[in-house]
This record gives sequence, structure tokens and C-alpha cells, in this order.
Amino acid sequence: MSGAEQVGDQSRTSPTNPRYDVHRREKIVVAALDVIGDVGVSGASMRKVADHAGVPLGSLTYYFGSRDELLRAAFEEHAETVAAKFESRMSHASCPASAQEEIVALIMEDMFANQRELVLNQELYTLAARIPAFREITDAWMARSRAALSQQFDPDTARGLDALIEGLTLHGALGTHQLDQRFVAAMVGRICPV
Amino acid sequence: MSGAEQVGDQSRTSPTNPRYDVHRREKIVVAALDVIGDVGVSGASMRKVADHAGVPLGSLTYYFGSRDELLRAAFEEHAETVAAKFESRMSHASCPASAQEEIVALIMEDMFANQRELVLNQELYTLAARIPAFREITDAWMARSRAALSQQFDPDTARGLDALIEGLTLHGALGTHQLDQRFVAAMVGRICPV
Amino acid sequence: MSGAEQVGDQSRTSPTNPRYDVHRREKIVVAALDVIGDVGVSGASMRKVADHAGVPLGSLTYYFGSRDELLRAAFEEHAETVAAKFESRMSHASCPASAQEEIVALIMEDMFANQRELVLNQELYTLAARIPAFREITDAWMARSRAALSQQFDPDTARGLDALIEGLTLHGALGTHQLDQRFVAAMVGRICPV
Amino acid sequence: MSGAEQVGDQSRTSPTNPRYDVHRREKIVVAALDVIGDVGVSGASMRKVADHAGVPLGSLTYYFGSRDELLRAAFEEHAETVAAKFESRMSHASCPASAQEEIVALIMEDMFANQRELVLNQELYTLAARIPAFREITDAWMARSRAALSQQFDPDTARGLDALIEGLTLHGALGTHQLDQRFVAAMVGRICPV
DNA sequence: AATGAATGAGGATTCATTCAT
DNA sequence: CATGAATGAATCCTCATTCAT
Repeated sequence: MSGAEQVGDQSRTSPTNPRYDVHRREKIVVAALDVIGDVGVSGASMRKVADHAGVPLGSLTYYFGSRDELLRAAFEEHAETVAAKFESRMSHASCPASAQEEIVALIMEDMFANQRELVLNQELYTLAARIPAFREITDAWMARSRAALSQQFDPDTARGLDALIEGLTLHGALGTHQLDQRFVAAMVGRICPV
Repeated sequence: MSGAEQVGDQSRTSPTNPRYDVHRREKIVVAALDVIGDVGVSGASMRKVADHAGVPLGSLTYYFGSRDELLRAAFEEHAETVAAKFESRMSHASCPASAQEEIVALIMEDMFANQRELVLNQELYTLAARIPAFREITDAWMARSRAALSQQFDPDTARGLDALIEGLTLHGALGTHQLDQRFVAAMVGRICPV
Repeated sequence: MSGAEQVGDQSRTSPTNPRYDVHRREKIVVAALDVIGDVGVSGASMRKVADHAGVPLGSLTYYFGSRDELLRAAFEEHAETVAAKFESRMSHASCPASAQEEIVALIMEDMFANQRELVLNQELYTLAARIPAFREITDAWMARSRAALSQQFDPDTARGLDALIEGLTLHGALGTHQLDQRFVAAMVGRICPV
Repeated sequence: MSGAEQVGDQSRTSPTNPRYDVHRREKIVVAALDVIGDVGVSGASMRKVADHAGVPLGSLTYYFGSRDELLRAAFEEHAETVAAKFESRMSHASCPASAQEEIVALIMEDMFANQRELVLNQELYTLAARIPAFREITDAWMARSRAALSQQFDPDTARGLDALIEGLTLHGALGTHQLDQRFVAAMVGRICPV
């Protein structure tokens, strides 16, 4: 989509004078998420993000006004990505049984497949615990998850599954031993009414 | 005054014995947890902690060597407190049924009773996600929780309950609507095998 | 729309003629004075002035070349306004006695009627104290004041009155208690020879 | 006074490691006034002041907390110095006539003897025009001036003289031609009742 | 002619840590 | 033993100005 609009690498900007760089905003957001995933929110200084994105420091506050605004944009992007993946999984399920399979796969494969996502998630929750603006992001995200689950499950089961997924992925990612598919499937099954 | 509490020469040098002024050390740890609960780890500067504890700035590095060491001590204290409360709950249960009741009470009452505990938990998890030293703390804590649960439940159920508790408390604390006792009891019941 | 106000080709190039959009230029100057009156010269950034004037940022340097030039234009406008008011007052006086009345009214009513004018005056003097370009503005202004006073008073009295007006208005504006008309009239009377 | 307590240049501190530098606070204040006199308040950055004082940048906020606090301390010092000079002049006068002579000398010699004092005065007034904290400084200063004048003159005359002194010194310093002693004496004489 | 995207230089401030006392 | 004065490094942010369009 966005690639189709580009004629070539230097179509709009020269490398030395990148004025009117349309992708810069997105580039900065991605760099911010990378840096946060690496060194956490507290370690993600404007300078580190700028360096990682390959843009001048001044452009960060030009595009985002403040570090807080950048963090907000970054975590909105993160939540969007993860929620979309979740919804995609759920949309493939045609019945509760296949939905359960998708949930197991999701826990085993998607979530926290890497350190980056685990850290991003935790950092977002931590901000949400203290700062209303980030709470809004997690609220919207949780609502989407629950809505996706509600396509196949009754409200209580949807909420229970949501919580179980949260707990299993976190313990799986933080815990010492690997999550085991049979165990995950069993727990998901127990939450779902027969 | 403070000298009267010292037992002898070894009290100053042995790492296992309380050295210097134990009360002051503890006071600093509690102050650190308070400040972290208020402004997060990144906002918890040595000066803020010292001010909150009512101790001179220099005493922080005197007692803890570095900020990192102080954070570690603080989160060890936090984990200890929460784990002890969990174990206490579990020790009151004489059968799986009463254990389930305790778990429900624990989710509804104990965890994240206040903003402070929610923030502390999230901050600890966030550090654990990136830094091995803090992972050790969460590992030990999780092991204790699981051990407590294993007194009444089989290993899989214990792990499942642990995850469910984690997910429910987090979603309860972060989510928009209050947790409902009937719902919590139902979900706990589903995880537990009949 | 804005093009219709241009007289011809020379309107764009002659420095003495209004070029480009005179209204916009004037609008910027007024906005600059407002902002300076509010947050001082040091707080009057190009962006704040542009926002206040409702014009694009780029137009400031387009019309004024640099911030310095804008400040100069703004303070020239300010001095012109105040000097004109002063001359108007003086022109109403037909004899020294009525001139004294006008001076008293001027001190009591005109000068520093608001915070904005007080600040603008002080900011201009402060610049004049260090920077020759602004000294030129205050020099011309003082010369006009003195000339206006000289219509009714001998040179020494004119200079004395000028200084007294300066001191009374400043102390009246900065001081804690209101200026009292009887007192002002008495002091003006003392400076004027019988 | 303070010199008597010093044994030698390196009595307390070594040049390379100036810990516990008792005079540092005062040194910074003086440097701040120098820099302000040179480049104005807006040009007086913490770094310039630190460089001028020969102290590390970090020590400025250590001693003063913020730039505002430093500016306040600096202008308090300035006001104190000038007010003390004024009071000293006035204390030498034993009768209104000699007081008038002192006032003339003060206008001709003391005030704005140099660019530095003129700038400092104007900068202080400018801040006072917008910021209450600095208004307090000018209020206290004016009260002292008036009190000193009231030793020899009735209240109205004291206030009138105060204003005249203000206006004459300012116009003398900013104006194009030098102040003339005969003229100053005449104006001071006119304000004082016979 | 007019604009606004872009940026480098410099702004104030915070802070963990050091170490002379 | 305990302290707090001291600091350099790094923080976020502001801004006048430039210049491709």
C-alpha cells in the first residue's frame, strides 16, 4: 500500500536533506518501540530514539511535542498491532472449539514470542497503572479483546478467557519453565463451559 | 541511641547480620516502596526517597551502595509481603473447597487493594522482564505461590489457578468495571477439577 | 482578496512603500506587542507571535527578516503610539497652566493605564540600555516629548517635567499605593516656575 | 570581615577540588550580576554565569535550585547595594539643604555611573513589571529610599524627590546629552519647598 | 510570493554517585 | 561511622532560522 506510492528511494527526499519525509513520523514510532523494548521506557531517551530512527533529535519534538506524546503514540501503535493479531486469530474461528484452538496457538506462539513484546506489554501496563492517558489505551485494547472473544463465547467465559490468557502468557514469559501446549489447552478448556 | 542497638563488632561487618541501624535501613526501604508506588521506579530518585524517609541523602548509598541495590531490596521486601499474605490465606484452607474460597477472597480483597500495590507489582514485573536480578525475585515469588497452591491442588491446577489469579487481579485493577465476586468464584471453580 | 490591495509592482520592492500585505504586517506587529506585554521580550518567541497573530510561522521572517527586526518594528510602533498620545495631550493646551493640567491627566490616566503598556515601556528601556538600535527609538521618542513640552515651557522646565513624568508614572505603576491627583498636581506645579 | 577568617588562598580548598567552598554562593551571585549587566537577563544563561564564576554548571542549581531563584538572589543583592549607597548619602546630610546637595551628587555620580548599573536597574524594573516576586524587591527598595528621604523632607516632598531622581537618572543615562549639574540642582531645588 | 517542515545549537534542570570531613 | 557538598553527564525541550516547494 504505502510502497506503491513510492517511485524510488530518493523519489521525494535526498538522503542529505530529508525535508518533507512523509514516513518520518512512523519511523520514529517504530524506533521508539524498539528502544523501549530494549531498555525500557525509562531508558528510552529522546536521543536514543532519534539515533535509532536515524533522524535528528529536534525532529522528535517537532513531530510529537513532548516525550509523553511520543510514548503515547508508540503504545497506541503497539496495542493496535497486538489487538489486530488477536482479532485476526479469532476471526479464523468458526465455532467455540476452533476458537479454543486459536487461543492456545495464540498463547503458545503469538504472545511474547520475543523479549520485545513482553517488555512492551509490561511497560504499557506499568504506565497504565499510574497515568490515565495510558489507561485509556489499555481500556480500549481490553475491550477489543473481549469483543473478539465474545464472538464465540458468552460474556463471563470471554472475560475469564481474557484473564487466563493474560495470566498464562505473563507467567509463561516470566516463569522459569516453558509453557506446555497440553497444559495450556487443558486450562483453556476448563474455562470454557461444556 | 542508635549505637545501643548494635550487638558487637561483627554486626558491622557480617552481611547476614543486621548492620548499622536496621531501623533506618528498613525505613529507607519502605520509603522507596512508597515513592515508587507514587511516581514509579523511574521517578523514584535517591533524593525523593531520602526526603520521604527523613534521612540524609548520603545514607542511601551508605546503606545500599547504589540505587540498583536499593531497588532490589525494596522489591524483595514487596514480594515477601505479598507472598506472605498469600501463604497466610492458603494456610487457612483445609480442603480444596475452602481453598477456593480463600482464593476468591484474595482476588477480591487483598490484591491491588490500593494503587500502591498495583503499581509496585507492575513495576516489578517490568523490571523482571528485562533484568535478570529482578527476574530472580519474581521467580522465587511465583514458586512460593505455586507451592502454597499445591497444598490443596494438583500441579496443573495450581499453575492454572496461579495464572488465573494473575490475570483476574490485573484486569480487575486496570479494567473499567469492578470485579464481581460471583464471576470470580465461577472462574476459580472452573479451573478446579471436580 | 489580499492581492487587490496591492497598488503596483513597486509596492513589492520599494522599502518605503507598503509592500506585500500591509494589514498582515501590521497584524504581526500588534500581536508581537501583545505577546511582549504578556510574557516579555524574552518570552516572545516567533511561534507565539505567529499563533497570536493567526498567521503562518514562515510569514514572520518573510515580513521581518529576523526576530530582531520584528522587535524593532514593534517597539517603533509602541513609541509612536505613546508619543502621539502625548503630543495630542499637549496640543490641547493653550497656556502653561492648562498644559500642567494636561500633564497631570496624562500621568493619572494615560500612562500605564494597563499592565501591557507598563511592560512594553520597561522592555523597551531595557533593550535601549544595551542595544544602540533601540536607543535610537527612545532617543527619538524623548526628543518628541521634550519638543511637545517646549511649546509651553522653557527648556529646563521641559526637561524637568519630562523626568518628573517618567519618575512619577514608573513609581505609580510599580509602587504599592495608587497615585493621588492632588500630589501629582502639586509636584508638577513645583517644577513649573511661577 | 570575611577576609579575616581566611588564612590564605588555599586555606580550605584546593583549586582542583573546591569542595566546601564557602564563598561560592556569593561568587555566583556576583557573576550573575556581571553577566546580566553585560547581556541582559535573557542572555544570562546558567552556563554563562557558571563560566564567568569559574564554577561547574551543576553547582548553580545546587546552590539556587532554579534560574529564577538565582535571578532573585542576584537582584536582591543589587537592590541592597544601591539602597545602601543611597542611605549612606542621605545619612551624611544634617539639614534639607545639605540633603539636596547629596541628592544632586547622587544623581550626578552614583547612579548609573556605569553601563552595568543602568542595565541592572532596567532589567530589575522589567521583571518587576511582570513578576510579583521581583516586585517585592523593588517595593522594599523604594520604601527604603523614601524612608531615607523622609529623614529630611516631608512625605510629599520625599515621594516627589524619589520620582524626580528616578526620572532624571534614567533620562540622564538613556538620553543623548550629559546631565548638567546646575540643571539637576535647580530641579531638585524646585521640588523642595522653601 | 508564501509557507511550514526541518534542524542544530543551546536552554534549564535532574541525578546518582563521590569523597573530604 | 555518617554525611552532604559537589559535579559531570545526560535529561527533555525551545527556538530562530533556513529553504524546498
